[in-house]
Amino acid sequence: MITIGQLARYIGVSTKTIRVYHDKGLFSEPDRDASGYRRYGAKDAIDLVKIRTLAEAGVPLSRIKDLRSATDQEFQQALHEIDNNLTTRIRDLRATQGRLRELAAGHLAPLPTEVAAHLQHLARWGFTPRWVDLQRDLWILVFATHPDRAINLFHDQAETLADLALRQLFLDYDRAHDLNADDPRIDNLARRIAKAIQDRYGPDEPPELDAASAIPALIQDTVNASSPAWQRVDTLIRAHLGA
Amino acid sequence: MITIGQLARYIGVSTKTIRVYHDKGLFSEPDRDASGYRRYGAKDAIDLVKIRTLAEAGVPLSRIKDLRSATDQEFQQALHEIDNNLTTRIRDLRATQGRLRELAAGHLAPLPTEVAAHLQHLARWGFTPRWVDLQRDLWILVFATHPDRAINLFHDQAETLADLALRQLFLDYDRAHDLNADDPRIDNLARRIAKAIQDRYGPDEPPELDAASAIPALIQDTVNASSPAWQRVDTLIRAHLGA
DNA sequence: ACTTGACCTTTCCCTAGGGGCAAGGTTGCA
DNA sequence: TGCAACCTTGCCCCTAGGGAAAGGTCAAGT
Repeated sequence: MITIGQLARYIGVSTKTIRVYHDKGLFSEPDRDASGYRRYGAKDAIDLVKIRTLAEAGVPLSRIKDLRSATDQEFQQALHEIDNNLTTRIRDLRATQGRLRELAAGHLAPLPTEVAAHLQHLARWGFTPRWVDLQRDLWILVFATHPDRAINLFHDQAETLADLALRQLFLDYDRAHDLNADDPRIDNLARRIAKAIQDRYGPDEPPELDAASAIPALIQDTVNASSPAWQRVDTLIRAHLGA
Repeated sequence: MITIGQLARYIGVSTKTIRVYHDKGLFSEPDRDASGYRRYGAKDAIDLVKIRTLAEAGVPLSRIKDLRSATDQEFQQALHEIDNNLTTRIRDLRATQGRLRELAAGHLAPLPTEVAAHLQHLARWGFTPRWVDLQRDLWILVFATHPDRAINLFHDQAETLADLALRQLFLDYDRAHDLNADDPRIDNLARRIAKAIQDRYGPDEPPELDAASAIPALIQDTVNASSPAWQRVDTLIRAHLGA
């Protein structure tokens, strides 16, 4: 009959672990020898291997305890469930590993992949990093606040930018960032943008989030804050549309 | 700027989790609005996605905190290490899944596979389940107490049983279990076994564990306890060998 | 016979990563 | 104006053990 330390080394756990299993009642206490030491037999070793197998599979100790007194039927069904559980855990870990590698490559984004791809298109089309960053922030906030409608809104925007002429308009908007606020090209730009909006959406409102939502305004404020020229463009567009 | 609840839903964590990350200093507190609510921006969402990716990979929160102030060099190396870690975790989980399935099939044993195979041979050779169970217990104890020498001892035993005549001797031992202790066949059996032992190992000691180890005696005691006939066989063998 | 080191015993506190509740303040919508 | 759904901090609870304290025991060497 072996001691707790021998059993622990043999099975590959700590003595502490074995004592915890005794305390929690999922591994029955063996008889003690004359000096009060626990003495284990072969049956205990077999039991412990089973318990460890379940514990390593992530089964809570309390559940392992319950399983000890389950019928064979229940036990088999539980094993099946645990097996499935393990399969999804492995799949999740692999997904995490994939994301970890994206993080290593610097590509990790909290956005749907199609949005991330779109942002890369922007860079290739000649938009400045400043613009691309602004767009990323915008979409993150929109997806966070309106998960249901964000994707439609995004598709509309992506469609707009697929059109060469309209894209040029946005490129001009991007480049206007560093103009003086009183540059005559700004009024010209605002006029062209207002016309394009009306051509696309008619006299109705352009698609928006809630009328109540403060997000679009907030985004626009953030945008405007970074350049007097952009602020001027915004003001002029509203004037053209509102009139 | 979004609230903690919106950020939590968007990233897929609980608000509690976010607060814990703030408390542990791995996710910096954002500014508060007029009523004291935390208000998050797009950069925070990006940060949180990174933190979650690492946390889901099993990186301790304290390490994630340290990584925030690491150089790019260190960061990349850490990611590599975490990636390897994840790979072994996935491999371990698959091994656990394998053992789980053996458990489901009832084949789980805390013994090397060759020993498990040997035990199955025993059953096919006509040994009773009682004998096979006893052998399993014996080997479990031997492997637990003497991991280094057990395998040699086992090979010696397996070799012995591969010999048809010797195997028959053990089969007779097995069947003697239910004889009366004074059955004349018992002395005959003991004499034949003693002779076989001397033929195999000469006048020297048969291979054993430590002279100090109580295991062989303990096993033998357990064996003897289950049948007066077996106890008699043991006594007679000792007499024949000791003389 | 004595010491030494490696065991064993129990009890207690500590950890990570949150969950859940309480008691209170805020916001949005009808 | 009221109600539901937020938010705030603070507190205790959980799992699966780790580690240390304080003491008893065993085997080996001297």
